[in-house]
Amino acid sequence: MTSSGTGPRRVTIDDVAEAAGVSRQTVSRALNDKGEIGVSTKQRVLDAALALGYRPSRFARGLVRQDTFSVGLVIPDLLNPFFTEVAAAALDAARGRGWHVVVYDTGDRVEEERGTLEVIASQVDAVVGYLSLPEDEIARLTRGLPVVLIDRKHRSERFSSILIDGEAGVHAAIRHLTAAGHRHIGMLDHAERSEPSVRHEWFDAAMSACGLDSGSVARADQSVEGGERALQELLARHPDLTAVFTFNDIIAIGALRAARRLGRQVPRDLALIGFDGLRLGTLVEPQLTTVALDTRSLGALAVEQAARLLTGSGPLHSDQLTVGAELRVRESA
Amino acid sequence: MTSSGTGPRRVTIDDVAEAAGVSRQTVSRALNDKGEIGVSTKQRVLDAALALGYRPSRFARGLVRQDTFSVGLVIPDLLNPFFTEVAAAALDAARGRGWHVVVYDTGDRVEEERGTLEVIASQVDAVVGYLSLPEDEIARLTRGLPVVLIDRKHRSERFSSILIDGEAGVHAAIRHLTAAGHRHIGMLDHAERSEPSVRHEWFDAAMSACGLDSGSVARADQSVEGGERALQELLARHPDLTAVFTFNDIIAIGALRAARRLGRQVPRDLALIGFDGLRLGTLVEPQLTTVALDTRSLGALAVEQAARLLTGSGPLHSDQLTVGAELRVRESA
DNA sequence: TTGAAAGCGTTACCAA
DNA sequence: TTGGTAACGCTTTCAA
Repeated sequence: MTSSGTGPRRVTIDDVAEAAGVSRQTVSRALNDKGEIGVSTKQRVLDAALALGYRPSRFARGLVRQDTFSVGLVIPDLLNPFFTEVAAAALDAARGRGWHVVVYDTGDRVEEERGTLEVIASQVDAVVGYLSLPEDEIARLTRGLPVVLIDRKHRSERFSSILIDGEAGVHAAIRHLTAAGHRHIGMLDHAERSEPSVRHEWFDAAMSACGLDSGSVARADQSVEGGERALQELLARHPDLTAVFTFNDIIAIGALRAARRLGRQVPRDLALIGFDGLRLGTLVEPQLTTVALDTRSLGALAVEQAARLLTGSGPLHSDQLTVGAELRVRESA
Repeated sequence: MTSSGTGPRRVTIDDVAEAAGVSRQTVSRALNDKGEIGVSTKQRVLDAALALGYRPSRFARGLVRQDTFSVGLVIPDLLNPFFTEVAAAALDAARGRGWHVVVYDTGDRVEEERGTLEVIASQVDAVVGYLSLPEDEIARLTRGLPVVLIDRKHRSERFSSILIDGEAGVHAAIRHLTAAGHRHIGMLDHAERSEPSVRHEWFDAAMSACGLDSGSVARADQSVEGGERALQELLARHPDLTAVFTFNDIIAIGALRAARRLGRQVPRDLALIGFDGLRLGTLVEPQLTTVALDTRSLGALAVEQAARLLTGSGPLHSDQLTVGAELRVRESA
């Protein structure tokens, strides 16, 4: 009997040293391409390391030369193109700083988010992303880590937020519709939370600014199918609508499909304007008119702010942490 | 003069211990919610930690309790929906094992890939993904780390591969086309490497199996625009084509667009079959017929194999590392 | 060119 | 309930 349950012991630098008949600093030198080492010695060490299957411990290494940082990026659903764009931007910004990004997809489930935060604290130097837990719980789970919330306001000092200001963009969208003669404009809001979304508020404000009654609203799940169902429902209740603004592009694309199925030609019979400005919107037919967000800035700012929070180099202030949105007229309205 | 260039020293557990007037193990207990500690002591420690802004070193912690693993996932372009799906699957598989995934987007540039691998070795326990560097260079850069290549064969013992077998799927696609009466079938191959792709070989084999001359081929960049241009070029050279098989869905979607612009109605005037089976293919009009890959398995298998390689628990063997593909008939053919 | 010793910041194992 | 001491595996500094 030789096995004892603890599994094979890790191969350490000392094992390599012993095998090569040198000291461990010599091994370190050989492996890290420092000079000050004889060619044959180096080769012998390298061979020994290979033979033993030695892999340096990243923890031990990180402990002694404290020069690497990593952010935990928490997203609800990487397959949602919007989050993909934000994530890609965050990766890019992090690469620019030499930071590493550990990505967690919570699948839009709160328990997963909780589990992620629980485990994240010991893996990263800062947390960035879309979080839905209450602030005090986030604070508790993340211990002392800096946290940057995207598209969500914070109260606690410990947190920072990257906010979206779509007010001007949505106003432009509604003006665009009214200029085209639309008077009956509806909205497809999201269905996740109980209160109406901020985008809904912008919509209402824009409507009244244009002298229109607050439009009719249906709630849609954040998916193409959700948009499909919701438009169908909205039009059933309000057949007189000639234009619809949606919470986001995904929902708008669903609406596009539903409109086609219902025999409503877009934009002739029904004008559609989305929100987000996804690339995806240019791939559908007709191409989606949308209130476009700078998703790149969203992800990049989040990482940037995390970096500043961590290094103590003057964090950005609220007005620099807001991303605007502008109407991008394509074909659907 | 008080500043000396080295920046503020890190707050350690000893600082907290001193501030709270306890030993460092007591601090450790308080912070990790172990029992065996007085309530008031615990509170005092927690307060001190908060006041000092103490954050435990993840390296020191990882060093002592060696129970966390992470994979580096290297992809060429997260914004490409295909890679997004693979990445999402990898994240999911990793979560199941309690692994962390550090994601790197190389932007399809070799220097970035090189830079990534260079830095990755000290951050992760295994590397998984799409790599384009020569094997020996990968081996050198990744030191002793296990490496799992996706969609690429390996020679070295150090590596493992997740392979795609699309042969049967492509055969089915061509049979589907011939059954519909198509005789002049072309292909849009990718333009990246110099040799024809493996998918091209499957195409040729399928064509001759159906008794057809090896079709006409154009090369397309891996983008919607690339597909657009390539189809235009292909049809200019071979106006008699009635069907086209493409290297992947992205290119097919570009082809779809080009066909529309050229006044060729799909599938009536031109049948189109893609490869990959992206969700995106269901959002376009007409919905894309495609040879669908199980992208989830791709990502999941890669992580699974990395885990096995690392823990030494019998790595999967080649036949279990192959992902099949099947024809998914939708509307474009 | 090589080696010995001293950390890096934490948790685990005992003893008090 | 608390504290002392010994790891954890590596790199750095200083001597040889």
